[in-house]
Amino acid sequence: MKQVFVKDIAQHLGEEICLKGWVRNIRHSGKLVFIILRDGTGEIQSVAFKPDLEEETFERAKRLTLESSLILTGIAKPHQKLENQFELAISGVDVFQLAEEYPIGKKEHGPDFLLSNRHLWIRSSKQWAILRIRHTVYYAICEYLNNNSFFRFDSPILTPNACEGTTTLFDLEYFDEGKAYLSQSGQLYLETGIMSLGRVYDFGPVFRAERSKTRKHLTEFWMMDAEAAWVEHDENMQIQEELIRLVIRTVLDKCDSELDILERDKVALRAADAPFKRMTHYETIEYLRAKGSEITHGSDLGAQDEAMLTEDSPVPVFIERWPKEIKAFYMKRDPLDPNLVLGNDLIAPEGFGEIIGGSQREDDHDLLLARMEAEKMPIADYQWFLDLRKYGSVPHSGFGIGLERLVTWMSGIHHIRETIPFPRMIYRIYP
RNA sequence: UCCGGAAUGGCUCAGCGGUAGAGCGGGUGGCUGUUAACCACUAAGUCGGGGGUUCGAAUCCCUCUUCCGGAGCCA
Repeated sequence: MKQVFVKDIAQHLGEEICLKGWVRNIRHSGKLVFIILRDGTGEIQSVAFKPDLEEETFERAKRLTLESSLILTGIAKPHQKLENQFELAISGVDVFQLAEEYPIGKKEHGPDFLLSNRHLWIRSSKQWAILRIRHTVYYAICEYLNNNSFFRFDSPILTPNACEGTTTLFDLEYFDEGKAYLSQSGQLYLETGIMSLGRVYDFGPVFRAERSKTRKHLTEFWMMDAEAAWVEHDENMQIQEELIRLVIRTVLDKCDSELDILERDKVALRAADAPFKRMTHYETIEYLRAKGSEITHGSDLGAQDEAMLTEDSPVPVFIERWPKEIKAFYMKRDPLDPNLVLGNDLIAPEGFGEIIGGSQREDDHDLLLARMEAEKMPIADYQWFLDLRKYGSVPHSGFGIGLERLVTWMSGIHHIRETIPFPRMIYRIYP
């Protein structure tokens, strides 16, 4: 008999069908057994009623354990008690494997235990919902880019040097060539791609060896970098805004039940799909100081400042025109003020913090070289990057989105570690 | 790296100086509609390691280990 997915059950009412999956939960009540079957696409209650079944079939249903894998046959029906839900009246139970005692119980567990059992934890409904949202966010980002003339251009993961030179990198021995590093960003390589393809993006894992211990950091995470020729600062932010707003709409549209499982405030999420706020770094500091922050001009925002900035704003906030000292060397100087650069951060509302970092890039060879020398960078290692400013330099801009940060915000969850199948953190590499 | 906090049955926790407890999970039995089902019975613990104080330590002190939360860095 042909397998039907739980998500398609409504099209098979009254038919005898076959469902293949796992036992999420089981309850008995004398002559009745309720099996909650999960098949990846959804869950459905399946009912075994003793008088309708052979003794052996009923006993097999009764002896099932949590997470046993099985094939159930039966008639698809409307749920007897709940509206708009369905159930399966079981006629056959074919057990593929009777699972041993399942480590993850029905009551709550601590994060350490769950992370040590991450390979099993991903089966639980909240984790299922988050992983489906991750999938949807990923495709919404790619959809926007593909529809706006960006071409995928994969940056290398093994690199000979530190891209931005700021954060600590993981290193390894690369044959006879000395040390190689795991990329912390594909951005510099991406800048080469625009001279060939015009607009490009990459989407892959990046690595930061910082000993960060917060709910917003992973040592391995997925980043999408986009880069576009002939795009300047304002248009760069416009692209970021359009992209994020498409992600919000897509998640609301495609992941309604997942958001319900996570008890996500959908009203707040919907409210973020409106024109974003734009503030200069200077205005941001003034605003935060007026609200009581101790922050001073010229400094970067702390976690508390980020939360304070958006507590009265339903939409994300761009912070633009930053002091050059606290931003990367490749950012273009602000023509209005040589002490500033045309960089922007995007801060998500509801306290979720920074999700994007972007900037217009310095396109003048001599200014870029001077800046690199001032930061004592090894110029020879970056000759290829400087070459881009010698052979047909153009104004260009780009930005990077942390996929897990965005998924954390969309899902409305507390900790970034639940947004990736296997989180890598300072004290965790297993499983 | 710095500042806090925690470690007690398989899991989540209570107990905080005087004979180790509960809920869940496990086992056995009961129940025709259950929704982390329920009811009864049952097994299960060198109270993270080491040292100290005390007549007596899971409980107080020191130390180590592991983990959690936060800061800095950033996506």
